[in-house]
Amino acid sequence: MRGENVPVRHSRRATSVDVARAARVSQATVSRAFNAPHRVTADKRERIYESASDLGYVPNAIGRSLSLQSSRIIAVLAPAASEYYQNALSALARQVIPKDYQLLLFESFAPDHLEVVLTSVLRYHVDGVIVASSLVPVVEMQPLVAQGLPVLMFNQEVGSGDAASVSVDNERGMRVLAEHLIETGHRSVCFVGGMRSAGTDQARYRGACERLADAGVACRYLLAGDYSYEAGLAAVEGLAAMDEWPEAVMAAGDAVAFGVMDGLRARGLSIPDDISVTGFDGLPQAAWRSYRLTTIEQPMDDLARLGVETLVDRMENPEPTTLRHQRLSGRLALRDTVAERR
Amino acid sequence: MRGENVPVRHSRRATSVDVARAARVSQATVSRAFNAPHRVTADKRERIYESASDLGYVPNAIGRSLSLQSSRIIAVLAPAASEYYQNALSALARQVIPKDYQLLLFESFAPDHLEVVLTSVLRYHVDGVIVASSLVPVVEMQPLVAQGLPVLMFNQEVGSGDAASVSVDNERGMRVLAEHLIETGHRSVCFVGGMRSAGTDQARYRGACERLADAGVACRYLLAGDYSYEAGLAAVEGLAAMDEWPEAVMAAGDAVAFGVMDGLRARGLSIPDDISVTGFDGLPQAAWRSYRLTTIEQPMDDLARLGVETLVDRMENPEPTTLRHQRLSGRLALRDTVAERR
DNA sequence: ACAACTGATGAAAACGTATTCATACTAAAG
DNA sequence: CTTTAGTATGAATACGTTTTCATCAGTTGT
Repeated sequence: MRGENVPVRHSRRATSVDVARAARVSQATVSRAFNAPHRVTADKRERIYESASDLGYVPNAIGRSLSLQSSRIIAVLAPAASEYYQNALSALARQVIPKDYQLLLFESFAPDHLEVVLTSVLRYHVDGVIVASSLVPVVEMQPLVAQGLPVLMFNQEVGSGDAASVSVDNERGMRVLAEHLIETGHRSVCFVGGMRSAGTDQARYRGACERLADAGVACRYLLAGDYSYEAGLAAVEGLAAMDEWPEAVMAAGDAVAFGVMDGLRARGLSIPDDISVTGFDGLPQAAWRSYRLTTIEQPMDDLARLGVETLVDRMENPEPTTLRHQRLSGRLALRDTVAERR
Repeated sequence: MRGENVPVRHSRRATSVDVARAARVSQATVSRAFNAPHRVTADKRERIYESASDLGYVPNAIGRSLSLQSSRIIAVLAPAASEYYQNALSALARQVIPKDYQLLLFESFAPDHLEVVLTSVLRYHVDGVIVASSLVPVVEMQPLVAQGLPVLMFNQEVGSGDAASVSVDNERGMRVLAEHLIETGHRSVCFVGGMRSAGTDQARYRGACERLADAGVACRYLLAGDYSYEAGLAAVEGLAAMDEWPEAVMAAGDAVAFGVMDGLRARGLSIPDDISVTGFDGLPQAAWRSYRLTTIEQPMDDLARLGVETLVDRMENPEPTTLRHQRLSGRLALRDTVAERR
């Protein structure tokens, strides 16, 4: 047990065999005492618990996983540097605790790194996978799905396919926002997208575009490059290069919106008097006094709860009962970045 | 293998035994082909790799962990809702990848929940633990340390004890900030703390207080309650209740500083003309145009790198070579929230 | 030609748990 | 008192891997 793979030798921890010896019962009985207490007589059970606590025995999840063919671990693929996904991760972590699962974190990755990550996921024999990244299309998960691994796409609207999904209704949310801009009398709008390839980006643009077109309002598309503050800030250059300022800019995400706002203000424009701005996501900062951004709030806790429920359902039941694809409505948070234009 | 603990039956995955059979070698040879290729003749090796890829074989990390007595998993205890710790988590995740470890996430917890978490950590037989939370004192980790588990306190200055630590030099950082306020002619300062119990809070207050006292500058202490934007915003009430506004407020953290700034501005005060504000941590938002906060930037990547190196060193070497307690200097980021007062 | 060494290989054991199967026992029913 | 049903228990096995140990073949040195 020593050689190529230099192993770590902690001071040996007590095992069920040690407890069994101390309590003068068989190892099987110790196992039962912890997993099915009613199947062990009270006196023995007491003896076992006492020995266990004397020895500081904690059941070994690795042995358990091997035997049970289930690790009670869920893999999360997330770009840990993104505001939005940090919040998602946090919400997911909270949802998973009461169900007694653990989250194994896989930092998101350049596309060429993805194969390595997937292999790593397979290696750990996780019970399920949550993909929380807009950059990983569902087809990339095929290797996992093919192995019978339940996969949940978080924040991606997947219409069909073998993976489950939860997301906010992006198109609808953006339509609501567009509606609001129309009602407040805006006649020209520029949509500032994050990344063209992201499915969410397309859905959000579509929502905005169609609703605005219905009302005869022009809607241009400007690409920021990613979903960051810096991208939003830089996008203002593109905005300035247009013939004239639009009456409103709809950012594809809150982070972008913050950048846009700061860029606009740096040029002396006042929000919302000179130009209106909307966001999407409902990041905590959207409520901060310096921004007070009108946006669509994603029901993060509901999404996380529903997502985890759906995934766990799929992991535990051969014939799952939850819907495969779920889409929740976001909430319009009316704040101070949209003005009345008539 | 079926009964009390309803197990999950994925379609069975290929094991080294399957590969062995297909390649007409023993299982031991398959293992060697993957872990010590030079110990297997080329022809057999080729046959094994081919069979493995045909069968979609991926070594099972759980079996491996059991045999090796090492899981290559590091537990991270972090309050996933905090800005700062989200960034820390992200940095840690990136550092851990090249070393081929995985992060198992434990959401931080009410103190009474802590025991459950620790048991859970023990259960998974992780190779090491990173405590990234200012609310968990090092003594609470004793149960883990006693089991011989390497523990790293991230962002806590632990002077001695059995756990290792990495952190920024809080006292020094705050002294630098105080120095800057003194040089720019500030004559009265209010320190807005996050939580009294946090060690970082005390160190930061001490740093500010002592340096200011040396220069004969008054320094009051106001408690915000936690390290959030909202707490900072609310703290402005307390500030307003004082006889007169201080010339500068030193917030214990950036998030608090943002709240303070917005609260001050809401009362019509101009920053830095009417009042200077400093932060601590160097969150991304500190660079945003709406704040441009003068603060101490924590060298997050260096901290994460050093932390992971230290921990891994302790996990892999019986006689570790790295220092147990490391303290890095933060960088003074001079931006626009401190004015010249003469 | 023979001993001594080297290298590749397979059988078997170990890691820690949960479960199956058989056995011994207790209690209820006749 | 005997039969039956049910319960508590231990021995043995399975989960998938790495490693030790023994064996066998091939090579070198004398």
